[in-house]
Amino acid sequence: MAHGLNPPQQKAVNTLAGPLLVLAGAGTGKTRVVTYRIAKLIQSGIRADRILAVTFTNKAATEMQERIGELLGKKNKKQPATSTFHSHCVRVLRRQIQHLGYPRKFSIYDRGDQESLARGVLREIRVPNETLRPGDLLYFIGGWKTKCIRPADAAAIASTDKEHLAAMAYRRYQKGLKQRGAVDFDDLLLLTEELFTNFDAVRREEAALFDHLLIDEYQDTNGSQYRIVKALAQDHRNLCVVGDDDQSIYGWRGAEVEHILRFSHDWPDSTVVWLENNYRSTAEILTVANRLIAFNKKRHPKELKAARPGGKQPRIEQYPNETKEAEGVVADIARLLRQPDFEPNDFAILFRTNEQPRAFETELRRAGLPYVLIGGMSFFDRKEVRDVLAYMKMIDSPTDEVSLLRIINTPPRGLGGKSVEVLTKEAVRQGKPLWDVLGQPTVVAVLPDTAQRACEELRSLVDMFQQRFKKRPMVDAMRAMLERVDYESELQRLYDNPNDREARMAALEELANALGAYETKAKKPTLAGFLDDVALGGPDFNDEKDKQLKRNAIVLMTLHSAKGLEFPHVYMVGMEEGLLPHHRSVAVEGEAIDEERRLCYVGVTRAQDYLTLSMALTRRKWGKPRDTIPSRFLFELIGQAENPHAGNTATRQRPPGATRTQKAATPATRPPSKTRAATDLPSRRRRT
DNA sequence: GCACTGACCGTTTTT
DNA sequence: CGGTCAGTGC
Repeated sequence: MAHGLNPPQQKAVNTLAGPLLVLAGAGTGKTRVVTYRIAKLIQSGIRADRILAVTFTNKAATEMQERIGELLGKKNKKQPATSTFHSHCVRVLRRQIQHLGYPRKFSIYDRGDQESLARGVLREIRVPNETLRPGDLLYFIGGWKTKCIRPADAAAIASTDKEHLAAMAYRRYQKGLKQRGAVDFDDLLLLTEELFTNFDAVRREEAALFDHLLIDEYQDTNGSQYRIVKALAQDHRNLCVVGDDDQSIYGWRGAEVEHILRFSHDWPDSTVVWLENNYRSTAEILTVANRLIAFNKKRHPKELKAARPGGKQPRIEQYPNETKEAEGVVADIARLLRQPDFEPNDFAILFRTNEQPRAFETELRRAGLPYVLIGGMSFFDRKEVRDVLAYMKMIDSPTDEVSLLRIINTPPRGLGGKSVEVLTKEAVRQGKPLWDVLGQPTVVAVLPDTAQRACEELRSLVDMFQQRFKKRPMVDAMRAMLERVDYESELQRLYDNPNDREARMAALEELANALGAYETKAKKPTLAGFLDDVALGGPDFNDEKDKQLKRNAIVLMTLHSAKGLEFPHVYMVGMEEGLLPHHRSVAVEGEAIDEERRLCYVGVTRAQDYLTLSMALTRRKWGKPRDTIPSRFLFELIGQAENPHAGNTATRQRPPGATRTQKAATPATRPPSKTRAATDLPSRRRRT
């Protein structure tokens, strides 16, 4: 095997023992190296199930699994464990969480669950809604958690009134989670870390499950992940991390580039391999990419070398407004698609924020071109899906009242706010879960007749379906459950438009499919297991996403979700100050801009053959059109900005001939004028 | 208990 | 502009 690997790649594949840092630039065959390395480990006699490979997304995990399967052939029965940090932590916690005083059977709260809990907490400490809303609270808590700040410490660092309030609520929130036997997304990492720090025996037990640990996208590890990696690898020291500091784009989630920058310091005996030969993009595209990223100060100075010389020069297009931008881009794609050389899925439209794709969707629909919008509102965020999932969660653990409260009167069964209030008060008084109170005849007797019957109905529903979900296939149980609560009538009641109803029923059908897919794939399928997968955006969800990506359609997605992908044609739209770089990053000064630049770099390096950057001269915001300023990155990547860090690189001398010639070719294009140097750009920055 | 209406406001990016 | 939410009327 290992055909066609260049020397540094071979070195990365063959260095099997000890710490190894692979600094792999964009498009340098990183994934390939990782999979080959794992295959090599297995061939050299390491048992596959003693290898743990951690990827950034579930999708990457599945893909890696498949590639390794291809490399090793069918005969290899045992598979290496590939999962994301979060999924791996779930596995650890499912085995060990009782050490932290949580019930063994805990549930994972998604965003909606968190919101309900937050709302409850705020009501409890009687915070008026306009002072601190559930969303604000979660925003604060999220911020603290990504920085590993515990409730007790949050109070100390809080400065504003709002923060103090939030810190107080944070303590309650965390207590609430524990009481309900629930963990939120951040807890998966935080609790695992806590487990490893406080219980060394547990740490050793978990670390001993594997002899080799590989971490992909290491530049995006945050503090907890960093320490979890250490905890797992410190005994065997067979740690291989792969990443590119220039593609670190998750700083806002607590990721620190420093982790990858100081790897050799943490593991002094480590081997370092640099991969700089880019096989993805043409030389023209890489020139632009290299020139741009050279503006960042804190980085391993490396330069992508093109394996594919020449190519078409990247274009910059300017449009009068965002509608025209969408029209222009779509017209361009439509034109190219009329040629036989290209397929819809050769094209990607990349943008910074989730409000941007709307205009493009309308245009694409009008042009009758197939497209997929990746991300955005998740399938699992749809009301009907959330409702049905709430039923399943309640059946799985009735004592966790968040789900119970969601569907307690959905569809309406005469158990309205008043009755629920009575029940909740009673539950609080007794210090028991709401669920228990629903079954207490003396309590229920106070309620109106319909409410009484509703309580009975809920109790018997859960009793019945707890049994039915133990039988296979679970899909049958799910359908029976929908029948029983007559959810279809609820949809008819709520939505007059038949299309709407149909779409919503279809969503439920899709959920059933996901459940079915889970059942066939999982070793021992359980309702709880399915719900875990759903919470983690697990494989069943990814199948859908994957299918979408394979659907031969134009792909619309954010720059963040584009990480790791490649397309022959890339359109980066909305290249304006305030959007890329985003105004929130502009406002904080310093390193935030560097991350925006990396984001831009990620976008540019997705392109294999053609790259088109575009901007709108005015853009509507909240109904009003406003003038825009070209993104400073445009000046930087065409070489019209002073580079303070240019130093040894060749970024400076080349004039932006690329865009010049292009200007003549496309009259609509006006590259940012020289008179407005990038250094002047921030002058219009809004300070509020 | 539920639907409708108008005031309000403006979450960057996601596992 | 468009989504959310509290308040109002049935």
